[in-house]
Amino acid sequence: MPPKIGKIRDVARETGLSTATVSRVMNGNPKVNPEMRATVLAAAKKLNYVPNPAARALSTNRSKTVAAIIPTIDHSVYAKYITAVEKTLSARGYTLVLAISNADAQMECDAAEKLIAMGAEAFILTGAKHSAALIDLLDRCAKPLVFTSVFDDQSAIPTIGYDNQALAKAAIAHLQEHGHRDIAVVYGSLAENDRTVTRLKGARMALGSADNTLFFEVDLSVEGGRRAAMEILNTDKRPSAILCFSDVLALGVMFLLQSQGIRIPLDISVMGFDNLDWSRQSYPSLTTIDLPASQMGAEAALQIMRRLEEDHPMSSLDLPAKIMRRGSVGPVRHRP
Amino acid sequence: MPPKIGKIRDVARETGLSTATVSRVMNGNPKVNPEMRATVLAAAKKLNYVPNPAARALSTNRSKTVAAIIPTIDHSVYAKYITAVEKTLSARGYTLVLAISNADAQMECDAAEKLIAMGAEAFILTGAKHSAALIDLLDRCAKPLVFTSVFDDQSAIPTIGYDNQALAKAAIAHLQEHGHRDIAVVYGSLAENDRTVTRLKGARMALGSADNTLFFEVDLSVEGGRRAAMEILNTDKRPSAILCFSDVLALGVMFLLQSQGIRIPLDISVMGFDNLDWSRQSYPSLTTIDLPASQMGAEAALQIMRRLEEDHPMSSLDLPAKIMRRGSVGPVRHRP
DNA sequence: TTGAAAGCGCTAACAT
DNA sequence: ATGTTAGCGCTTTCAA
Repeated sequence: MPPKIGKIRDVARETGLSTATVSRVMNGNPKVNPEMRATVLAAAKKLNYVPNPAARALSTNRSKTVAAIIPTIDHSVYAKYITAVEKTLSARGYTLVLAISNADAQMECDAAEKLIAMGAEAFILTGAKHSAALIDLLDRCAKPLVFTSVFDDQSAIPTIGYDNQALAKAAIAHLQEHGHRDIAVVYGSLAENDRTVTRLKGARMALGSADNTLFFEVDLSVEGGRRAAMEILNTDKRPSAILCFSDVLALGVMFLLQSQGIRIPLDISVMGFDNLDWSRQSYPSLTTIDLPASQMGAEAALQIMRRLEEDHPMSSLDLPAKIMRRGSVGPVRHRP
Repeated sequence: MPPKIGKIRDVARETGLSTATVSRVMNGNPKVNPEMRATVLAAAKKLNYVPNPAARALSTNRSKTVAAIIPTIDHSVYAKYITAVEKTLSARGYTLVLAISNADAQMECDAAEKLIAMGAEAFILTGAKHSAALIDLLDRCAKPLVFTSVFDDQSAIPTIGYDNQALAKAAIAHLQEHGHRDIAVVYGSLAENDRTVTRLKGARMALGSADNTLFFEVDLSVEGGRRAAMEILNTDKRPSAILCFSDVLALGVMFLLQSQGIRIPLDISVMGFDNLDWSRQSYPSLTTIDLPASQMGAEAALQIMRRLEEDHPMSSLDLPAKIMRRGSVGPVRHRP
């Protein structure tokens, strides 16, 4: 039995009104007689009428669909931010279509092409580094575009996020305040992630010419963190603090240190980046940087919608992040 | 400057062919002369032509869009499975639209309504327990539907997942093999999650009438795990093993035990469920149950597409999960 | 305030 | 193998 889905004409016939009026009602046009409106709504209910989105999109040339491309979903930071994007969009009748690029520029570009072909009206990309081909494509198609997870005044494309360089500096400063001079910095693949590059730059600036800093580039995973920590323990001059550019890495570092009986922060301090759900509950609780993921997602969605609806220009936004001072960073202990 | 996006007619005019032929080429219809095909493709490239998805959807009455509703994305299990769904769908030209229900039946139903209005052709829902209104709605609209994360022979709706009850039994059996008789079971909200209910039932069956089992219902979070572990430590007769129905909970349990100087598995064994990325790397490495999340997502997507395209009937699928024997479960230690 | 009617861009008979 | 053409369901001038 076909579910008998009503069309606009059925509603028009049922109410004795024209399809134009029905359309007006369905679109909340203020200049329809309230009585007619009620009649139409009743008939719509009765006939199980829901406007066909394809027909509407074809007619208006608007799909109310926005695309977001993220490197991976396997990462609570992205998950949080995407959740916020979805919530904000759907509250206003928009749909989010998601693509996952695996941090690969080519895949990202292919995904964008598909998303355009699927009718996406605007794009939210993660980070500020993308293939010229992609930017060019979006530009030629006149698709509004925002970058998230970064804030960059200079960027021609609006950036909604945080200042990764400043945050990394602040993180180093936080460790230095605790007396740490021998610091190891652990991060995921630089090639895949421009935020990491920017953070590294910030850390280098804050460290000045101190060449007793160790840098470890590993897989962005708990396993990567473990590996880095293993290497760190094998160096001659063991650092007194480890700064990780992701809580995920910090978790791996902590696991390994614990497995070796090394006390945190007594023997080594550990600091993360992201403030994932569990980082407050870890043992010891992880000192980290809280990123405004939800706010970022909501803002990006909001700006895109305003851009789409009122042609409101988008603008970069520097959202506040802050150091969560917790138990994994302590004063340096002077060894005899 | 408007980016001058070509229509099918422009391509037809440019090539001197009809729109029908252009359409055929764009849809890979085999019966077009290869030369014509090449000509059309070239013109399409030149004129920047991409078929308008709304027009196509209107014409074919197919949106090539499938909807998935998940409780939350903040959880690697769902993330993994959704990633697989997205990958599988997009490989065949389908789009995934995602909604997040926060494990709330009402929100889930509202989301589904919106997704229908947006043109979703089929639905993937998590778990087997959903509001009658939702099932009814999807039924009336004749939207193909699959449940994932569960396998249930008896279900009228196809289920693609694993046998939660059997897995929980296996988990208890695994602990019993190590001599554990006093076991605590920790899980998230029963009201929000039917998989948890099923697992609990399995555990109860495996435990038989042993009434020395402790049950703890907490928030499904690391913090929840911590809380449960705190309570467990405060009971008179401390269990020798803790089974958590999620690795997330197990992580919280481990954090708390460690903070109290309790050795795992020497003093207490801990077992999880899910096999998240980090659980192998934890200290000690977490014994858990590996769920076939990716395979599940891919299968669900595949079945839906076959159903949509060839009207192939969908069928339930019991995917293999297995116990990952690692370091957090050890033999019971007999106390004097 | 309401109605009539012309498309929006594409697909799919049907005809050739 | 290719062309003609009638819609798909809705929005939106333009008239009334």
